Amino acid sequence: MLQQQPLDLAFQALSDPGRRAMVERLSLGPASVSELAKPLPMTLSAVVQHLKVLEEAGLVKSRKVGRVRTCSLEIGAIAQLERWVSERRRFWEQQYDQLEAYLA
Amino acid sequence: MLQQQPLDLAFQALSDPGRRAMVERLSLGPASVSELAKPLPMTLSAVVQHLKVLEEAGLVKSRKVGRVRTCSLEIGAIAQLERWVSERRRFWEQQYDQLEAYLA
DNA sequence: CGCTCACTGAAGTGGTCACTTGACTTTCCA
DNA sequence: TGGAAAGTCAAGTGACCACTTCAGTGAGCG
Repeated sequence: MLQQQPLDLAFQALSDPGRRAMVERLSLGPASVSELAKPLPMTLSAVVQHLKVLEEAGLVKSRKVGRVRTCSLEIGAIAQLERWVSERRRFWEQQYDQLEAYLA
Repeated sequence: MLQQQPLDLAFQALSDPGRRAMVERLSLGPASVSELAKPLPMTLSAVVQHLKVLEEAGLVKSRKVGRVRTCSLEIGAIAQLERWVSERRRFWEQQYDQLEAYLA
């Protein structure tokens, strides 16, 4: 409830299959923009725009050295996402267990 | 990679703070449409539309009895989401560990 | 029977999104 | 030094989204 903007941005960012593919790639290790773009059916320009979305969501960070920008995962945001999701599941299962206990 | 549509829909659905609030409410137990709508600053109509999005994403199911529709979480989709997220984190930490091992 | 409650559905509207094109900058290296 | 590589920026466009209003429908109840 507090701090919900970050989650907005993260979920939003991951709702796009292209961006999710980029995150999947980056979860295996850092990569340049062109490397990220190679498997994707879109312009480099589009990839850069997606990258910007991921960075603004805090999911990815990047540093430019020479003419190459190297991108990598920002694990904190992923962990926060994981926390929200697993919390929902936990709450749900908890009340489900209570129901079972009541029926027994 | 396989089956990515469901993830699309789920992430997309959860990118809206209103819909996330509905899921948070439902993680505490089932609720009617009006109960879901009460805390939200929008029309009942809007809430119904959000509900539809959540249902199409497989995150929520609902059943109508009499004139009341009762909604509850569909825990499978949540679990699938959790799996994707924690897998990314796992992969990342794994390669991070390899880097550390290499440096040591 | 008539009134209210709990939705349901359609239509419209302003805003946001993904993507492209094309023109540009900076870096590398032959 | 000249040109290719790697990315950057801005503008434009068609599609999609969240939300509202308004006009229903189908229980439940007094």
